[in-house]
Amino acid sequence: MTYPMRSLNKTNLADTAVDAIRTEILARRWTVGEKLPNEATLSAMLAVSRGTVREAVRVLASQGYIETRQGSGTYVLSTADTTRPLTMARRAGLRDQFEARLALDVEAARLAALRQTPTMVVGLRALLAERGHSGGKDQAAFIARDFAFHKAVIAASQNAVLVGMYEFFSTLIAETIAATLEDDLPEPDMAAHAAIVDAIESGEPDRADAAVRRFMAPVLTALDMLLLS
Amino acid sequence: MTYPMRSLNKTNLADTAVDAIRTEILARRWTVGEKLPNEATLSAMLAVSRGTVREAVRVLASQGYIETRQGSGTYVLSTADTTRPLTMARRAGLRDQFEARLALDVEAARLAALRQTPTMVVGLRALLAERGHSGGKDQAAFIARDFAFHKAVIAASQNAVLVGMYEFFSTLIAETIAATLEDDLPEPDMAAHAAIVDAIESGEPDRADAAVRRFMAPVLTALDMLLLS
DNA sequence: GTCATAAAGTCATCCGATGATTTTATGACT
DNA sequence: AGTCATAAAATCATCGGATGACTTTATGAC
Repeated sequence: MTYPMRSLNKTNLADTAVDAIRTEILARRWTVGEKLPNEATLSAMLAVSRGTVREAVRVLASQGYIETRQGSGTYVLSTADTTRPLTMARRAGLRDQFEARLALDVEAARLAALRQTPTMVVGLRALLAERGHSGGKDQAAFIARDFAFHKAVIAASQNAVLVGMYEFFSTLIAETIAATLEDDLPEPDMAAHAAIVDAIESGEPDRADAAVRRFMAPVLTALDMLLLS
Repeated sequence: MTYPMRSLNKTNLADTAVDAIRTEILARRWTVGEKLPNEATLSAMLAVSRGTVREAVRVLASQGYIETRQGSGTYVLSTADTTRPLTMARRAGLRDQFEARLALDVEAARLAALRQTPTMVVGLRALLAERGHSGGKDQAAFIARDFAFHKAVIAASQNAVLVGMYEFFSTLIAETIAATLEDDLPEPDMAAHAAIVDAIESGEPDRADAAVRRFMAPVLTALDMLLLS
């Protein structure tokens, strides 16, 4: 079984055009607000068809670099990158992804402890009870309940950015694991979960911080073992 | 003077196609690794030309959702929503953005301490010396040097995800500040900067953690004062 | 000088055709 | 039956041309 290389393989014309135009934009060849050459000219400059130019232009527009106005032209919107971090995250290794998620996890727990209320804690305990223990027939349902609990912990931070990022990384990590690892990583037990809620309830951010790190430590060491094999 | 709406105005067919396909992907219509219908079929399904389908497909490919393989087909790479966390982060408040960046900052410093080497520390100290103190004529240059130092600290974590995210949040926060606040937030002094490098050099993650939090604490309290006014 | 109109410029969309690459089917040969 | 080279089919990649929609600019009457 051979796996195809995915990184620096042969590239198609449209992607080459994207790189070429983006490089010029980042090099400030056109200032913000300035008009790019029209499609026909770009087509000639890059020696590709107009359709290919359009594909490249649309990609750059979707990434916030430029904006097309029908009947007028194509204009530079920004010379700063926005979407690269997340595509970067996608291509990164599992260890890096875990570390990033842990960063969000820890900070969310700290904030949750600071902003904790009795109702919030009751809600978390309810979700944890509903989650139950691992052993069961419907594995997918258990994973969903487990995820619901963790998401609630993050939501307790009352920080929309952390919530959004956490969801993204969770999905990403789940996919990476499914794609690379067959073995299951160790699932922290009920006590470890409860410890997080207890720490949040205590209102002490350092304690919440430590609880999350203790929670994740076995998973990370297991991951390292798997990655080294 | 009237300004055109830019958000939910009339949209072109290609963007509509992008949304339609992305929605299906996020709804798990096709699982990861599964093949999408071919261009002709998509063209018929969406009632747009094949060229338009290609533009949409290429946008989604550039965002990491799918991958096209010539001669084979188009396949789902990931169902993790990349656009939502970004737009969410953009719309979020400055406090949320700062908290998210702090999360990355702290974790990066911890990892940097764990993976610290003499050469790395020397490099950080050199950047810090080059950065110098604030008072000067060329404010922009100083900000650039300051940013270079902080980015180097993150890079010392040797985690590509943290680096990418940190850059994103930094520009985001800079834009938000420029758009909302005129007043400058307090700039941590040289001692606070040096404390971070010292902590990393010590190799103790907890110390690095604390140093970063001490570094950011005055900025956060000042921010709270500004936001409350 | 103003303003309606025409003309030119530009992106949006469609269609058809050909090439490149991968996958699958075929069939000969052992 | 199994293996392997070859042909055929499927699919994306790229090209060129044509038409429509929209914006900007030029024109000319008043």
